[in-house]
This record gives sequence, structure tokens and C-alpha cells, in this order.
Amino acid sequence: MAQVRVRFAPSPTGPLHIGGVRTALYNYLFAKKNDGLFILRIEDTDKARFVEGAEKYIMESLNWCGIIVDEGINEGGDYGPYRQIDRKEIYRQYADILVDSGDAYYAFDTPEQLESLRRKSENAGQTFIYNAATRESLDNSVSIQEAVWKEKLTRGEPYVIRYKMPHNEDIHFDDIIRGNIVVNTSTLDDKVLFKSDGMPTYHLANIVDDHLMKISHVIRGEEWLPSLPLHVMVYRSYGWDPPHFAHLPLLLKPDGKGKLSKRDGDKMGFPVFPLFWPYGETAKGYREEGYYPDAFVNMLALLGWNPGTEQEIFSIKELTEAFSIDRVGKSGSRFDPEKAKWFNHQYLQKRSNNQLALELREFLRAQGYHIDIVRLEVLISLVKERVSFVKDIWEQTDFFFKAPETYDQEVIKKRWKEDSLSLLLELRSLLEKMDDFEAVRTEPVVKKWIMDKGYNTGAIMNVFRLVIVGTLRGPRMFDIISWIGKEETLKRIDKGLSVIGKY
RNA sequence: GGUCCGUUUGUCUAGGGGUCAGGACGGUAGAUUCUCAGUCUACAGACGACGGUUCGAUUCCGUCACGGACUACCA
Repeated sequence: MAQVRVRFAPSPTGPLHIGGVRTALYNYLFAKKNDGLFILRIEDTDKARFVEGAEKYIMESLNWCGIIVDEGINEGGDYGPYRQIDRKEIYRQYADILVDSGDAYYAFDTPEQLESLRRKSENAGQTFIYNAATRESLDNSVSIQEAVWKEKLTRGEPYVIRYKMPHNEDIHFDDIIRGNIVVNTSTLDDKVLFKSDGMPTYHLANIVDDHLMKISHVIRGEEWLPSLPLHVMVYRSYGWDPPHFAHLPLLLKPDGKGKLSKRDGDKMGFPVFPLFWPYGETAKGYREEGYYPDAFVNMLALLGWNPGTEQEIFSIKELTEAFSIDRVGKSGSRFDPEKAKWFNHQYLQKRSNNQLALELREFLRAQGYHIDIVRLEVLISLVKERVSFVKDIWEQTDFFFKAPETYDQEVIKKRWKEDSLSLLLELRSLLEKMDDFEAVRTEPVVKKWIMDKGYNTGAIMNVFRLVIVGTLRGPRMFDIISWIGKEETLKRIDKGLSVIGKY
């Protein structure tokens, strides 16, 4: 097989959607699996939709995911430039080739004229198509005299170049994922290849660049499937061998209908973008929400692809070995934010306590706490398996750092009995007498005291937890007080008694 | 409306002419415990519908229904 070269070709029109990231990922995995190269091309032919910062965002996103670009704007390569705006002259030349060969023509119809024709057809319950059936009656170099359109051209009248779609011809083509597809050209229109602003449309730029950049496989979203017959025809007109095509199914909303959009994320509280988008209307990102890039990538890879085994956890390296385009599904995948969290949980469990302590220290610094790394490791060992994100550790352990400010009224009502005060006082003096307080973690002193006195464990431990934590949650009490120390433990008992003791 | 694509539990999916239709997320229950969470165990839950082909269809074919994409001088 010839050298595998794939490209990811986003438009810099805003932040990169996770569907786009998945497309990039599948391209990358396919390339690496087949010892190929991954090319990043920026498709910025639409001046009107260009958004400042989007290009940088795309690159940062890929970088965060661990998707390494082999050829691109920053990386260089033998087939540049890799920004379409810088290839402007190339497209003009290739558009002319098609006009000269008679496969494309000049059209002078204004957008307003076309719009009105479309409306008229719509009112009549039909669809206006600019093709063999209508072009003779429209304003273009096929329908009017050569002398006339040449004069329009020299006068500088605005025009576009349209592809001359043949009449009533069945086009057969293959898609790696969907198999053979047949479309009749009569249902297709004479697509604009070259715009009046001097820039090509996607259809022209895409084909010319893929050919010039020697792209072997085009892996892109399903939204491009309807224009595949056009692309196949244009390749044929140029006499070029088309690349192989694979159209990926779309990512769908977690609920309801349609494809995943930014709105869904806002509504249901999960990010739809890999990174935070800081411009204009801001958007949340997976990175900032605390996801690990390898967990994010793993989750995305399994959304629409599966290895055929029951393995679910894959490093990106393992993915490049296991990936196969044949195992990409045909139908759209509904995005499940819960499963995304599960993946992060799995990856967090695999991290060492030391690594997590380092991450947590950063987080705590922002909260104004400066805690010794060894103490943080102990803390992490207590709550690690119950959290999915580093920020969850804080939510699970805030009471380790600060005494409760309020006490859960429900718990007081249910658990605070007449003897609670005296029991806690007894416990207090027991703890106060301990020389090696940290040992409370493993030494059954308290248990022994409860047994000897014949007390009820629940009756004591629950109110004890109430004064230390403020409510009924958290790890084992002995782990908590061992960590916060004797002084703090006694202080919290005293405070609790003085506040709740009145009841 | 038209063209094309798709349809296995609530979700991601495996499978494939005869299987107990498998796994994961989520859900429920029990166990564990001083609490929550977690963990472990168990349980519930699917081949869109209807016709064919066949000894036999979830798997092949057809029709319908539903879902999706596209239908721009946007990508």
C-alpha cells in the first residue's frame, strides 16, 4: 500500500467541537496504525465566518489530546502552505482548468436572483435546482453567447464558477464505512466551486488540496456524505484517482433529537469542547473541568468505535495499535456525560497517591491552604476510590481543613439524645489522655471503651461525627481525627458541645 | 418536500440463519460500615413494525415507521 497520509481540515470558525476532536482522533489513530502521517490543514476560505483565536484553539486542543501533527503550519512539510488562504492562487488555476475543459462554467446570477427563484419554487411545492434542467434558462456562459459573457468578464461583472453536473447519470462510489452508494446526477446541482470574492468553496479547495497533498484517505464527518458524488465527479474531471473515503457517524444529543450542540452542554452541565473557550460567548472545556486528556481521548475513541473485545481502557498508544476503521459503527452515537465521568474515574484510580497529591496541592493553593505533600498523600488514600476528579477530593474532604460552621439539623433531630452530651464528654477525656494520638487510627481504644461500658456504637459515633464533620458523611472517624490531630479534635468537640449541647 | 444514510436493553455497544443474544455505563436490591461514598454480589432491561425467503430469522430480501445528515457564492 502506498504511503498513508490523512488530514484533519477544520475551519477556524470557533472552538473545536468534541465531534471534530473525534474526527481528528480517528484520522490520527488510522495514520499511526498504518505507519502514515497526520496532516493539519486550516480551511479558512470563508472570510465572513473567520474567528480570531480559533486556529490557535484547534492546535492547543490537538496538543492537549496528545494528537501529534506531522505536517502543518507549525510543523512544516513538503506540501504546504497548510493554510488555505495562503493557497489562493492555486485554486484559481485549477478552477480555470475545469472551465477550459468544459466541466465548469461562469455564472452571473446574483444571490438575490437565485434566492427569489428558490422562493418561487418553494411556494409551488418544489425545489429549485441549478443544474442541467435549469441552467439553459439562467445567466451563465452555457446559456448565453460567448461574446456576451466574455464581455461581462472584461467589464468586471461579478461571477462564480459552477461545476457542470452531467444529466441523468448514475454515479457509483465506495465509502469504507457504508459500502457502495449510487446517486443519480439529476438530483444533484451545479455547485459553486469558485466564489465571486476570489476564493474557492470547500468543494474545490478540498479536492485540489487533498490531491496536491497526496492524501490517501479522507476520514470526515457524515455531513459530507451528500457531497461525495460531487467530489467523485470533480476528481474524474481532473483525471485524478480519488482517495479512499470514510464518513464517520455523528455525535448525537444525550436526550431528544439531533446532533450534539453547545446548547446541550449548557443545559445539562457538561462541556461540548475540549478546552475552555475564552472569546465572546465563553464555553466550558473538558480540560478545565478536571478531565485527564487520556481519559477524554479514551472516551471519545470508544464513542462510535470498539475493538471487538471487552477491553474499554486504552492509552492513546494502545489505541493506535488496536484501531481499525472497519470497526467504526454506522449509526450516530448519543453522547453520555455519565460514561465520560466513569472514564475519568478509571484514570484517576490508576494515578499514584503522590501524583494526585501534587495535583491536589495546586488546587488547595488556590483555596489558600498550604499542606505538606505527605499529609496530602494520606488524605488521598482515604478518599481516592470515591472520587472521579481532583476537585472532588476537596468536596469530599473540606472538613479535614476547617471545622464545621453549621451542624446538620436533620441529624441533630434524629441522633442527638439526652445522653449525647455526657457521652461525648467521656469520649473527650478518653482522647485527651492518649499520648500517641495518631495511633487512634489503628488502635481500638475507643472501640474497647465502648465495649467495656456496654455503650451503643452508633449512638456515640454518629454524634461524634456530627461535631467533627458537621453532618453524616466522610471516611472512618478514626481516620479523620488521626489526620486533623488531637488539638483540633478536642476543639471541635468543645465547639460542637457548646453549640448543639443547648438543644 | 427531495436525495442519501441509519435502526440490538434508558445510553455506548458485541454478535450473527439454530446462542441462556455477551460486556460496559446508568438503575434497583442485598452484603460491608459509625455516616456518605466506594467495593462486592444479585436482579431488571434489547434485536422498530409488518410481510416474504427458509425446516428455522434479530441476522438475508421487501415495504412501512422512526431517527439523522444534506438540500448556501458555510464548512
